[in-house]
Amino acid sequence: MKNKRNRLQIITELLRSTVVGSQEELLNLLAERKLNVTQATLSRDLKLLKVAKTPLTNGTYKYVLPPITKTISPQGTFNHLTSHGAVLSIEFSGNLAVMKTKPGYASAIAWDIDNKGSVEILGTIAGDDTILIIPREGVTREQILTLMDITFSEGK
Amino acid sequence: MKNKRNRLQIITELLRSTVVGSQEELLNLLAERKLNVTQATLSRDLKLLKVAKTPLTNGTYKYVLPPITKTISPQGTFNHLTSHGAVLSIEFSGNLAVMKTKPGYASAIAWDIDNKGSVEILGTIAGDDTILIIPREGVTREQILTLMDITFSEGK
DNA sequence: AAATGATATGTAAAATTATTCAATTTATTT
DNA sequence: AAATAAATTGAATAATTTTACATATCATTT
Repeated sequence: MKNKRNRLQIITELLRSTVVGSQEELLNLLAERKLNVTQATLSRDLKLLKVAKTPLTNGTYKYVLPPITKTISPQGTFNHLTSHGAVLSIEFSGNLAVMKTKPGYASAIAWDIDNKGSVEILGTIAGDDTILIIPREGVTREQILTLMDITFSEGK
Repeated sequence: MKNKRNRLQIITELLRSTVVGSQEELLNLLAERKLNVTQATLSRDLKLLKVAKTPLTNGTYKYVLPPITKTISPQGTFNHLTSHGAVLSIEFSGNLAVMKTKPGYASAIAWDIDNKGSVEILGTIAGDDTILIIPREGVTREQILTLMDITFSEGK
């Protein structure tokens, strides 16, 4: 039907916020939201979204969205750093963004981010290869990504 | 048998160098190397190694090792550090965990945490005696504690 | 609008993967 | 060393996931 786009969106949100261990579980979660599809469709959806099924330490499994990697922008604001592949990935949790970099690069890149002087970003905290980015309230993930000039691939 | 350790090593090497799309494929690759096991054992091995099955863009699947490969350490050095009392406490605020360590230990322990390659943890940022742990959305506090192999007396 | 081609989806079956149970080996304790 | 516990594995089965096929829906062209 025409709900596919919407359904895929809901699925990614669900997988981001919930531990889902099987397609049947996901099916039930969707059913609660009035989205009725068969498990076969979910198999196709997950394949499309490149969702991986991975074992957890507690002995169960979890479907995980692909990491938002693939940074590189031809000439972005952090141009020379990102174009050298120093930024490895950026992911979100709640209103926070966590950027992974090559070892040693974090504080340099964090400096760049800070010095963009974007109102959207309250501040950053850098370790060795990880930067915690604290966005202002109400700033969306997309805004952050745009700001970072990051073209990402999160499924399709 | 006693080949398990060795077999796990071979499996990680195979998965690193080859695109393996099913356990049966892996079974054949191992057989070529005189390692004869059943699919059931491989299922267990892959679970142990936290190998995820993920869809590729070409429509097929691939078994992928967890990020930052440490793979062969069943318990790892992390346990070692905590068992020596370097970790003093862990507390939560919102979806964040703050771990206190003995002075100077933070970055070492953060490194261990990162290199567990757990999908549950987005990243860590370490100071001198404090580590900020950013869990993936939807990950519970209990999961984090379990992951850390820590049994703290809850509150009280 | 009719025709054509591409998408989307359910059903059923095939394929794959996970687990139960029993047996065996290996390690630990007495 | 004997006894006991823990770990490893295979066979068979259960559970889960993928896919072939048929239909239906949607989009585009004529």
